[in-house]
Amino acid sequence: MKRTHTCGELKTSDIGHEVLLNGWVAKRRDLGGIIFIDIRDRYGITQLKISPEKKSVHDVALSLGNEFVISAKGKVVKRESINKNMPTGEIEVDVDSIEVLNTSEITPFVVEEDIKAADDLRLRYRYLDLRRNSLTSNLVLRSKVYQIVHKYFEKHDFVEVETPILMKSTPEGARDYLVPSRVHNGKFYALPQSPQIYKQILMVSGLDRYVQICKCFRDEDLRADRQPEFTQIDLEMSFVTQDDVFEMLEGMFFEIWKEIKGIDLKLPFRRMTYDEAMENYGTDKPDLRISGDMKIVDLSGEAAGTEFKVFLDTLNAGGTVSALKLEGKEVTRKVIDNLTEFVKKLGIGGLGYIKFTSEGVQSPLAKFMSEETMNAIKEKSRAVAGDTLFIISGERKKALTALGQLRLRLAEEFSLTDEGRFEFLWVTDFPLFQYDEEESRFVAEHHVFTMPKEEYLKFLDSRVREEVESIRANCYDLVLNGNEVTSGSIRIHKSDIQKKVFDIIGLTDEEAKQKFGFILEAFRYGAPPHGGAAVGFDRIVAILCGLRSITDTIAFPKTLKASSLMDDCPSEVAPSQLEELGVQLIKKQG
RNA sequence: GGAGUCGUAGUUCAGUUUGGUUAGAACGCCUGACUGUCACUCAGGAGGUCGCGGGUUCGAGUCCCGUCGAUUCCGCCA
Repeated sequence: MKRTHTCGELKTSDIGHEVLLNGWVAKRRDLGGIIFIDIRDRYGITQLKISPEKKSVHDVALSLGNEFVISAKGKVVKRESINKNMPTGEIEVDVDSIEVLNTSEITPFVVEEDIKAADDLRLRYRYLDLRRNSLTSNLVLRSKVYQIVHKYFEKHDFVEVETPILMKSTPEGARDYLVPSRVHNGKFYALPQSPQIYKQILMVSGLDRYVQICKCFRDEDLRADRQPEFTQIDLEMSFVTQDDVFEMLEGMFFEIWKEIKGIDLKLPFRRMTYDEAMENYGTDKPDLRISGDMKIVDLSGEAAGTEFKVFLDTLNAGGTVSALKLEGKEVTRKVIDNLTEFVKKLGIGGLGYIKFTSEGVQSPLAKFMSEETMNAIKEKSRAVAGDTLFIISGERKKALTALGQLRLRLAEEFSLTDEGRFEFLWVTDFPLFQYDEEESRFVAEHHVFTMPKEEYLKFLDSRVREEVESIRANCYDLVLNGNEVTSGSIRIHKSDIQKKVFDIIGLTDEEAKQKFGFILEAFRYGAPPHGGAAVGFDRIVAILCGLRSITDTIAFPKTLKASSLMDDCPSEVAPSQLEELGVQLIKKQG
């Protein structure tokens, strides 16, 4: 019963050898006399041949159904007709005996590469879905990346430290997953949103270089690239500047891409400040693969010369009139209608456009402007015949963000994205704070331990909104093909600066002491300057696998409602368990 | 929390616009035939709570209301 080979490795050089294969019945083709069976394991598929002359094994073969687990013994022979579409297509195994190791009920869907089943069904029977090579290979790739990362950081003297999964709930940031304590009734642990505080304390301990591939948990609504529990490569270094962190991570990405893709990434990665990114791409995570780059063109100056009331009102209110140029594509009425609807959903009043053709311009805005103004716009945007300009006006950040979304939409609509490329980009100098209108207070844009840039320290005592929001931080993201794949910062290591930051976000001394007292205390005993980052492990695996969603890089993912369909989790618990925890359920109103 | 899409045989879908005979197709499954297939082929067969609940109607897969689930986006995600 013990196999001599896997189902993916037999070749012509094995012809004549006696072999034994284990695997699942993927397909049976019964031609009346001769029977062919495709046997599958995670390494591949091999064709078994069962001749009618071998009566006993032929009888067994007749009884086999899909997904039966079998052990087949026989001799490797050359095929009469070669199948060039499969790696083992030149040979087959002339079977002498088959042992049925287990039967299978009829599966809810057919296990095949070109899967037809809907997502929820696949998730419910995840173990069947995972029998498919396209899914297994994701997990194998993920495992390889894991090993490369461990090896890389080991080489650079990092210490891998496990930090607690049960930790203190802290304010700010995402909603915590809470775990009630039995021993301390009425008290709760939180699952880590990230091991942020622990890794900083490890720096205080002098660990110097810490890394961990760890699970993180955030109780927020999900997206295709967001799971409630996800994995990050978490690292922290002492006595470093931003450049040191960049260099270390660039080296890691270099090795991953080298080993997985056989690609030599060009180092160092490009850099851009947050302000540049917002201004040119309308997002803090620009996708640089789009042909022509399609930067945002500020037409505020030109728009001031028109008689279009919407533009003039916007400019008077301090807003912007900006545009994107689509090069050399035919834009139909229908496309414009769809795009207009798209930007309206983003809260933008409408979408202006100017089509430049060899016969002249075509635009509903033309009647509001002189020929000179139109020429100025053409000049500024460097448009030529065949180009179309899409114009959005509004409050600056809102308009730019909408243009950023429109840029992606246009790239999709006109297939402008070069899918084969990997464009890495460091985005730096993020704002430290943002004013939260709902809560009427400042909130940390990254996290509360982020170090402001030196030249902005003077504004830490200010409460003027413009000044506080102007503060830039030693904070950075790594963007890959428009996805945020890494985020980090140089941290505050001085209590006085930390206190000022707490002050700005409205955390009183008492609250700060209660929530973060231990870390503030730790910082009093010689905290070294330090910084680090966290890499979204699932996302980089997804990108390496060519997937849009991280779901299929995770063995047992959760749905958008954060439930696991296979084991039906979360689920209710026994009243006795709740009682022990001192937890009482209240029915939600309505 | 909000918006969109989807939910019909084991599976993937058509049928819903315009309510009306016995709800169809393909794949899978079962039976039979077939000795070189690899999407085997051929003949036959079984298989349905039209997600669930309520309403309108002589009559609802189809119209209305609610609800559940999946999914995409917005809010949210330091």
